[in-house]
Amino acid sequence: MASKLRRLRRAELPVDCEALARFLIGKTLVHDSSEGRTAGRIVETEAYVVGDAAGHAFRGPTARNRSLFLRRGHAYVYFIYGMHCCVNVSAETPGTGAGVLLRALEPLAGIALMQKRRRTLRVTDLARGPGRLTEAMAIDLGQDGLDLCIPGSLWLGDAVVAAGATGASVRIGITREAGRLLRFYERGNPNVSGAAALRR
DNA sequence: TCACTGATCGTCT
DNA sequence: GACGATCAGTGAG
Repeated sequence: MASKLRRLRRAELPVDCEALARFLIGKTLVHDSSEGRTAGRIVETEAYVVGDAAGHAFRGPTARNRSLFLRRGHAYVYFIYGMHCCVNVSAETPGTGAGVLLRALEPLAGIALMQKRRRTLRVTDLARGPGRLTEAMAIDLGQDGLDLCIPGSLWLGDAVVAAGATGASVRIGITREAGRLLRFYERGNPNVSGAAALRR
């Protein structure tokens, strides 16, 4: 399967944060690391749109968030709660800060490697949640700013299996702009994070 | 299954 | 000097 996987071209990515968040459901995230390839089907995203007080870009560019202001299709990786990393895909034109948080994957390739990194065998615990996802895929601050649309170790691939019905809900774990329906997920997929009611 | 808590530290107020 | 786009463990229902 993975050998046939086609890289997404930047031109295919919508130039709009919310549209990109929807578009990425069902697509593939691949990391070709020194330990081997891990890949997963994106089953849950959140949009942090332009002018969104909940977004890291809201107060303008800083050393930490500058990757959000790169042309769409770049990785923004940040460190949170003293122990986890999360990864976004930058979503707009150069100089405009917005991103799509990748919240959960359905593991496709390199499952044994993910199990080793996550220290658990249960497949639905490997990449179900943004911090688990980065640990399973070995994504850390070293990947911040990488272009996901050029030949490289971390990249986006086309859908292996087309996305099923997509649900929308409020975003998880935020306090500002908490009522906006900017979380998207494949309905019924057991790899989607959050309470059961948030994956129906 | 759900609710709550501690761990842990970079970033910005 | 708080406060997070979190997670694992624990205990109750």
